[in-house]
Amino acid sequence: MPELAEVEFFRRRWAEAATGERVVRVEAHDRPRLFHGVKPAAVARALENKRLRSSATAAKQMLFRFGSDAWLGVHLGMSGELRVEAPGYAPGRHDHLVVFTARHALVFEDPRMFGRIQLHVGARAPDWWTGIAPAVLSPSFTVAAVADFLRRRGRAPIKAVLLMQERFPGVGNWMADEILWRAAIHPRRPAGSLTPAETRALWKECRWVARSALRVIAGRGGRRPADLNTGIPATWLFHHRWERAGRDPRTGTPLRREQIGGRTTAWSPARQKP
DNA sequence: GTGCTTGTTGGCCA
DNA sequence: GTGGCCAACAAGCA
Repeated sequence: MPELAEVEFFRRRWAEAATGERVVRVEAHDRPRLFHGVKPAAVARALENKRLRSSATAAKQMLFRFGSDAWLGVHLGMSGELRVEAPGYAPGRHDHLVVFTARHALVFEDPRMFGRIQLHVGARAPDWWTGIAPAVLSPSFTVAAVADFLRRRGRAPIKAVLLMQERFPGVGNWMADEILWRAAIHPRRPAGSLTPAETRALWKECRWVARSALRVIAGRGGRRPADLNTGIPATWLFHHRWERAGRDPRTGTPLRREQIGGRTTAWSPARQKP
C-alpha cells in the first residue's frame, strides 16, 4: 500500500505519539523474512530503556532513532502499517513488532510480510539510509538529472522507469499513474522517446504530485488508515483508476487498464497518446 | 476455486 | 558490465 506520502503519514503516527518516551518492552515475532540480518531479540535488547529521540522518512523507508545509537529501519512493503495502541495491547497474528512505552504500544503490522525491519547500532545513521537517492522534492532532483536517467533507461516503458527508486524515490504504482496522466504521457512510451518538453512536464508533475500527496495524506494527523486517502480530491486520477468502468476525471472518457512494466497501469487514452 | 493487489529482489537473457 | 523482463515472496479480498 504505502508510497511516499503514506509512509510519512505512518511515521508521524509513531512519532507524534511517542517521541521522547522511553521503551519499556519490545515484543517481536521470529520472522526472518521481515527482520533483515538481525534477530528479534537483538532488536528488543537494542531498544529497551531508550527513548524514541527522532525519526525521518526517505523514499518508502523510515528510520527511528532510539537513544543515541540505536536506529530502527522500517519498510512497509505492500501491506505494512504502523499503528498506535494502548500500553496493554495484546499483539495480533500480523503484529510482528510492538514497541511498548509506559503510555503507548507502537505496532508494526504486515499481513503479507513484504516489509522489512532493520537495526543499526552506531553513532551515525546506517549506510543504506544515507545512500537513498535525493528526494523528488529536493534541489538535486533537477530536469537534467531526470533527462539523463530517461536516456540511460531509454528502451524501458516510462511507467516502469518511474517506479525505479534510484531516481524516483517514494514513487509507487498509483503515483506513477497519476504523474503520467497529469503530464499527458502514455505509460508505454519508451523513456528515451520523451521530448524535452515532455521530460520537463514529467519532472514538474513528479514534484507536484509528491508535494500535494504529502499535504493531503501525511498532513492528516493520526486518523484511521481507512480515511487516509479521503483527503485526495476527486479531480485526481487516484480515485478512478480502480473503478470498474472508471472515467478520466477531466475528460469524462473511459480509462484503460493493462499490465505495463509488470504492474497494472491505468491511463486515459483521450489524454495520453502512444 | 480464480484472479487480482499502492513493493522489491534476484536470476536470466540480450 | 548494463539494461530489461519476470517470477517469487504471502495473505486477503471479490
